[in-house]
Amino acid sequence: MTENRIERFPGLLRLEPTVAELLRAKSKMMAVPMGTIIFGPGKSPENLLLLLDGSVRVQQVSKNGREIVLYRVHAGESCVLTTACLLAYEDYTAEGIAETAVQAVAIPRDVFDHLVSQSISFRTFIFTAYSKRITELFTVVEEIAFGRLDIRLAQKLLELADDTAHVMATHQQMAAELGTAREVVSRQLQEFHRRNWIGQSRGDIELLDRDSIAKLAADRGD
Amino acid sequence: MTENRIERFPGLLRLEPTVAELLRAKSKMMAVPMGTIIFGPGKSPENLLLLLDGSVRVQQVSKNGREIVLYRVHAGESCVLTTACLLAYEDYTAEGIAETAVQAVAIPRDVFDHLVSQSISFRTFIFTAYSKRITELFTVVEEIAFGRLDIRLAQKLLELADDTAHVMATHQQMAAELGTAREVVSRQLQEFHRRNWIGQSRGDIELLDRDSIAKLAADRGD
DNA sequence: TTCCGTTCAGTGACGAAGTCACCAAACTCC
DNA sequence: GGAGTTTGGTGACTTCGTCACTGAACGGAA
Repeated sequence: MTENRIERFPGLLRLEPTVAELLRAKSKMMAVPMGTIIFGPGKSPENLLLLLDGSVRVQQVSKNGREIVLYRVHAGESCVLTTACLLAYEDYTAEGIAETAVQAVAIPRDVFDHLVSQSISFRTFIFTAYSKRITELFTVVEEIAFGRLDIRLAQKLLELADDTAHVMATHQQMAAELGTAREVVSRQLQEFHRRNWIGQSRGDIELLDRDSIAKLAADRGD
Repeated sequence: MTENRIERFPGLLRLEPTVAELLRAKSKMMAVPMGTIIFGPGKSPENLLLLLDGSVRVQQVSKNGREIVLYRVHAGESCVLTTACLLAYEDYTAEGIAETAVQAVAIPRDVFDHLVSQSISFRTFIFTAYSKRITELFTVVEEIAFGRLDIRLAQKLLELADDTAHVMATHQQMAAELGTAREVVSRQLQEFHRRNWIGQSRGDIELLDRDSIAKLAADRGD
């Protein structure tokens, strides 16, 4: 069970043997049920998580209760915000929620620190993860500030569609994905529906015409 | 000149003596003229910068030429995005510009790596910087998505005002600060002007009634 | 000084997006 | 099957973003 865990992480493949051994010995498997709040305001985790399976949704919750999805952590990625509050700064209002059942490797604080100091490839892995998240956040900012909503909605639909071309989400949830209001999403989805791009039923959006949606999603908006 | 550089960084005060010595020996002072593009697409720096004086504006530039200010690096802070592209991920469209003349300590790539591996306090310093930036970006996202523009403008004016209560910026620049359009800023500033909160002249906004501006800025917007 | 080009700000009309209040349909749980 | 909750639909209205255009302010160059 523990043998091929690390191999799931391309960035960790070249771990120095002694370091890999330490990681194997000191980290433990975790099974997190769907819906679990992994971290949140006033709840900083003791472990850095490396996701083997499932996904974690990280979202910002504002004082007036509005939510916006910042990014997702998928299998093969690490949860850097966890690292962040793990090591340092506690004052945040974001939370991480297991969207599905999650399998993860949990690296305790002290082991994490030891790995960072001992292994150059582990350092590279961690810093790369940080870089990706930060640049990803930059594009999120840009999209929210300048992106057209119909285009962003089309992109999200493609991103969230499962292999049967269904997006299981309420309009409210889609609104949180895009940082907008439910009514706006409802109206836009109606428009897509009118064009026969999607089918709608309660909590379920079916993509009927991926090509058209993709064409809109690829629009520069200018 | 080199003696009290590190002391400017609270997070580095407890550096291990041998490590501090290394930092002193291997890092060099840099004087960057105002307006210099410190990093940008296709221009990744070889050094991690610790700012002694001045400020660096980090902004995202979109394909259609629009800009939005993401954050500023002030004296006593480090430029983590520099660290980011320094160590890893190159695919970004943000740039860092010296807003003023900048004095900085430049830590070369290899020295940075060595410091991270050798010093726990340096690690804490770096990871704390990352955490702060990331949580800061979270609030930027939230503000853009949900914040009212008049409130955000009031906040920015207070943030950018110098000691003589002047903000030396064009409406276009203020628009970039907030991720909105110039016309919107112009109209909002006119409204502030009409209330005698500010005085306006070309490229210069004078805060006449800080209290009223602060009262609006403190508004929750609900 | 005057002329000219550039930057900066003001304006009205309009479209896109967000807000508010409310209603109706669809599910859930007794 | 009825009551309560969740989800989605709708119209009126406000705020914000866009477009096209104007004129004023500034900075050289003649």
